[in-house]
Amino acid sequence: MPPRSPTSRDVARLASVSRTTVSYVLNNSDSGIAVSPATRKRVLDAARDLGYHPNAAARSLRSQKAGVVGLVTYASTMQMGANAFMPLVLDGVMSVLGGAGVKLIVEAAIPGQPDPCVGLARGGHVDALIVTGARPADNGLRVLHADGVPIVLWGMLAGSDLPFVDVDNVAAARMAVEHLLDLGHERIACITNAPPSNNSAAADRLLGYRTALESRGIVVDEVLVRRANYDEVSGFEAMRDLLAQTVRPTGVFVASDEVALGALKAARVIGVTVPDDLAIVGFDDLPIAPFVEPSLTTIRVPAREIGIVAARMIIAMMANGSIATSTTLATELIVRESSGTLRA
Amino acid sequence: MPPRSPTSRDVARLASVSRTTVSYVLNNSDSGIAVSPATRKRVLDAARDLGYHPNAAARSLRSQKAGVVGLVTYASTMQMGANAFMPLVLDGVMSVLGGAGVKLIVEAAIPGQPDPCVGLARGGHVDALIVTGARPADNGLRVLHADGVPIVLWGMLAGSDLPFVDVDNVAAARMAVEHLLDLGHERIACITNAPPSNNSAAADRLLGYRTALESRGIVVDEVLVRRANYDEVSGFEAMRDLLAQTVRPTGVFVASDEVALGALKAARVIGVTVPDDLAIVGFDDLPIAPFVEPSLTTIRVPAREIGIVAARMIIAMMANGSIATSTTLATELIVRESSGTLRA
DNA sequence: TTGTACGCGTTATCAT
DNA sequence: ATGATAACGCGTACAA
Repeated sequence: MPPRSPTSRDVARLASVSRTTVSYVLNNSDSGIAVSPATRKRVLDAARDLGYHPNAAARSLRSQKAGVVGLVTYASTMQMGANAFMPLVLDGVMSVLGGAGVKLIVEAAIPGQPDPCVGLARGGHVDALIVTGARPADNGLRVLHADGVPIVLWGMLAGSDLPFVDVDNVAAARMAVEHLLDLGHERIACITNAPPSNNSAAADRLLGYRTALESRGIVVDEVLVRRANYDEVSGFEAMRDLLAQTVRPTGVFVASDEVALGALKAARVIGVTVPDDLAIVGFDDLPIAPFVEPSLTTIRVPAREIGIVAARMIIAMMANGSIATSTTLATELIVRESSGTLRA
Repeated sequence: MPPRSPTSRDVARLASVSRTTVSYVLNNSDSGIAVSPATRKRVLDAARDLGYHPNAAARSLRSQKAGVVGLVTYASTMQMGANAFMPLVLDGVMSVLGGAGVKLIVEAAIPGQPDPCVGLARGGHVDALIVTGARPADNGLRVLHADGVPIVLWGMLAGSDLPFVDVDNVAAARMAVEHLLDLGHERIACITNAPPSNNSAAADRLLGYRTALESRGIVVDEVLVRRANYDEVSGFEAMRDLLAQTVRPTGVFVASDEVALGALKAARVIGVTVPDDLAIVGFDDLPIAPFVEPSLTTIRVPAREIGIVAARMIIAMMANGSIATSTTLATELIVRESSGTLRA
């Protein structure tokens, strides 16, 4: 059995003061109450010598604050290991939270199981939540929000007034497709991700695709719109099906880089050369994008910054009790080889 | 202000019973004490109607258990977003912990800052720790272990008796290099990762490389041993330098797939064809490995299973109070295109 | 079968 | 400037 960690009582005993004084010295350092420097030093030394760490449970029980933020992923496709994007966000979140001395509990929602956010918040495990992949049907979030639990969404929740951080997916997708249009392509396909009933990001990217084409007076051929499932395999299959069409597209907008990698492979296997026979634009600008063959033209999404901003918003909400204003981060078209040059 | 979450007192009131009864019904369901079915139902209904969730802090304070495991990464190169491997492990950990109703706190050690493991464990934030990238110098772990805190390492800690889960990096690397030898290569280079003072995985992979060559009577040419830094860019640079040699290698063992992707790019840029001019074997078998061009021959490391096993070991240790026995997971050589065929 | 009372470690209030 | 005391919400030994 572990020798129980020292308590403030132990520190008090060693420093020959009361627990109250220990508490003052350790927390209220800048409060109105003064403590004699000698006493202060004795307490500090005692705490250090004992390796004292205040008990989280007791502190939390007393203060009614957990000092912990929850990061919850809903859609399985958004989960930690499922795609290469999420970890970058997590990294950003951790850097901000760590700096603020706030802990991070990570949890994944499992379909059919009780909403983890509710348990986390109601049980006092966390003071606030960063949520991604939530669907409108998850009204647990609404209730928590109504009750004043600070919540920040990564990605918008359709028809919700929860504060979020996101990119303008419609505009970004439009930018990607317009790049292809500007290169002279007219028959442009789209591989977007299958929305888990309604992932607004996937839907918005598709919308951006449609908007771009329509703004140039091109009618969208629905046979050119395909669904993938966030990974390479599904991208491979989508592209394979696309290239089985009698009239092949000359350009493809793929709504995520990992899927694009699978698509690239399919083209290669089929004998379609990228970018000469087929121009491809991805989405995300993952670290691998510059290194795949051919290097991937894509939309840069500031993944780590998304995490940073979300965490900052949450920290602010916890401090102020206010509701942060939603943030839309900028994307950027990164032109590399896969989109090729001006079409003859 | 949030309307405070309901307490067991509220449940008791609504069900017209005492708090004790509520506690019995909710926790001790299978205890010796019996509760009348009618009462039980009243309590359950009341809890459900109120959306009651036991307060984590109070429960933890009382039980002296946090119900939380900490996942701590030390080396920055091992951090969540830094490479594509860690998220897969995290995913495995989460799946096991979630099923056991145990929460997960994720934290990254920052050089120069106090060891997060100590604060996490001593402060009672967590009951146990899963640790990766720890260096022998971090003796906080030793002390915690000596005090009976359940700890599992992912990757071995040199000269430590902490239980770990890992793969046999020496054997795996040897297998990779022997594959190249079997294909008829003799001048084989190695790009391993720069150990953060002492990452045993990196060192072991290098050792496996040396062992393989020496077992065939080949003297290692130190000019063929290069260091990368876990990412594509460093892999690119390492390969570029390698190919600047007067006598180029015909095969390269790269100690991680992401680095291999960078190396692949460098070869392409320089005009060296893989696998015809240069055979490459990677390590990890990331999801992207089959999709890069050419598809990557590599060592499969069961990333998700590493997480699963580590979590299971931790759960067992928390339950038994025992010390789990270390686990070494199997690797496998996955032959794809990048290593080419038998050399003329 | 159910209720009463205590303590887990902290911090805040109130005396001294 | 410092110390005694109460309360946070829960679980359980004990009494009824």
